[in-house]
Amino acid sequence: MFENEQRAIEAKIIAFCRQQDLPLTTLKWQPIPFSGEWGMSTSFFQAAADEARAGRGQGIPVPQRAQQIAEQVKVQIGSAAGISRIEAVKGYLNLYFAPGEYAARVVHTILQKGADFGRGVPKNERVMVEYAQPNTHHSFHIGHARNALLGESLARITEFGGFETIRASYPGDIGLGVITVLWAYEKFYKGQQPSDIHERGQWLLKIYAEATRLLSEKENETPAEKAQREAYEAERREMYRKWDAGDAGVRALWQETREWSLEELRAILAILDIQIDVWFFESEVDEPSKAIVNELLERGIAEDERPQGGPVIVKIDEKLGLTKEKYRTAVILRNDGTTLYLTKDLALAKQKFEQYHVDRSLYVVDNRQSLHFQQVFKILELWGFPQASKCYHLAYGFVSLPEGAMSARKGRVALFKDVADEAERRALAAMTERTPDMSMEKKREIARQIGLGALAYAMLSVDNNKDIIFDVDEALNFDGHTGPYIQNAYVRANSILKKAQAEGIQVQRETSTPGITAFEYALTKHEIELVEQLSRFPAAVEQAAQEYRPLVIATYAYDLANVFHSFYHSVPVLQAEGAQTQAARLQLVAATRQVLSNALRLLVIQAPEVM
RNA sequence: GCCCCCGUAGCUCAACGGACAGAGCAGCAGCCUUCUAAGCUGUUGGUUGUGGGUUCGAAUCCCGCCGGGGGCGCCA
Repeated sequence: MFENEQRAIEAKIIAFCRQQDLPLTTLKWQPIPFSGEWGMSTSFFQAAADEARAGRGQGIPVPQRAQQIAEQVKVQIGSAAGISRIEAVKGYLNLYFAPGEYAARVVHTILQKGADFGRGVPKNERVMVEYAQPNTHHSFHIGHARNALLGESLARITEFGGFETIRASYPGDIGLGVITVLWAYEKFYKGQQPSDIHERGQWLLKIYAEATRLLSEKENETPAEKAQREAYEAERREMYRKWDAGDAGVRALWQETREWSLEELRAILAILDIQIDVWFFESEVDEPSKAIVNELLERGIAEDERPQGGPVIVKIDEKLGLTKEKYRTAVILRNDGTTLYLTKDLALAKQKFEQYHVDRSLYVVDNRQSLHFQQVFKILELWGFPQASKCYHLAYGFVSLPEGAMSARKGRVALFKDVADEAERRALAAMTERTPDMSMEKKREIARQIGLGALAYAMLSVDNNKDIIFDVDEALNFDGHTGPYIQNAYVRANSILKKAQAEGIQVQRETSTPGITAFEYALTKHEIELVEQLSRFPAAVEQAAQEYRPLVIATYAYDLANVFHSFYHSVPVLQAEGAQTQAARLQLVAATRQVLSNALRLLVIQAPEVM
């Protein structure tokens, strides 16, 4: 946020180093890591080490030499605008900001930019984030929720970070799993259906589990059982064949049941506040994907083993000239001419590049598919798409339960809707004691925001490559390092501002006159830490967008809430001594509320006005 | 056999190659007539799996080993 000052000082340091013949061309800045102190620091270890390596170190140990340089630089800078103090210590050069001046600037900037504070400069690149790819004919469970929340948060972050962003969903609406459900449905449950849209998915899931039992080989199977199973298997195959051939009856059944799932998916996405821009369906990519197989054959990338009864393959390692197996050989078409997951992803990628002109293609898919995406990206590279280098698989660890992996067959699934409802119930129970005057309707709404906030934060506050063992009590805990903790900070800030308004105290929301926000009093440690944390938001957004990591924002938001809670506890705002102090603190609170709101938005968490 | 991910406090997790490795939960001791106690303050707890290497400096980068998880030509 203080680029001008930084650049001016940098210029001085680099000029000095050039004059001293020191090997230093770029400077790395970091915040001073001491609590209650606010400023930026850089070190001279690298310069000292380079100098020594060049044989001009005069035998002085690197740390000592770094300290010498720091001291000389300190003298050279003398004084600088906005810097209250400069020190050289342990090879570091620490520049302490003049808190009042910087506080005014930070707060002023935030209030002026409002919801846009932290927005990155336009990157002039189009990003497509693909997430929310559940299979239809199944229910949406907590693992899907991690995917959806991670994807949506990533999309919000890239968008806010300055990338033009397209949100894409890719439901798996066809495949053996889907056919299995259709087969069992038609055979045993034809004409039945639950009315509630959230129960249909669960019901189909039960049918799937039952079908899978019937179709899998048992231990010590009798000849009769074996015959029965094989008969079922033949029926299922026949169903798939009919679907493929476009049989009207099978297609109609498929359409109807598919719509149940999509209806539920849309409802859940709405609950999560997710709006998808582009829907790709596996069933719609199937036919076009056959064309790309021929293209890859013509280009000499793929090899046809069908004459020998084999599939169409791409020998990726061989094509890349690798001797050790890494990307292996991938099958892109079965010998019966039907397509695979990989075929469709290749066709879809091509479509994204050519039809949607995306520069960066991001895939939020669980980490068991890492090899699959490495293969996709490498084939795209062999194919000659320059965007291949900007494809990224955001691989996240899968979500399991304390009892073990989720399994439809074993009926061990934590459904999203059940968890969300439970979250709302728990939040509502807590609210009943806290806000007895509120209407039930309002309470419900806020309870839902809190419940979902807890859930979203539990998913986003863990680095994406880590597996999550989903414990309901832990995920729906509202104390400590949680979503509601951050929401509560927002509510407290809001509460102060509301009260100020009620008492007729003017809160300057926007100031066109710089300096009207005066922090010309001795700022407490808490105020300095708060302002400092606020000033870091743009950098956090930039980092999260570059690294595709919502965790950076999750951590940031918690730290900000933490600093604010401490501030709230020990620094009076409305009771502050002196109108000027009160005015300044009110603006600081308004700025905090704004940044909390901006950060929560990136985490797909609502900011309730009260709680 | 090969590839990928992980190993940090009792538990769950953080930490652009930088200053004493930080939070939460759990435990212990305090704080509600004052802007909401979903909060605050204090405190207990560590040879960052292990052995080397690179570096002025390693939880972080490289190599070996141990332990856990995932994946590997016609599932998605």
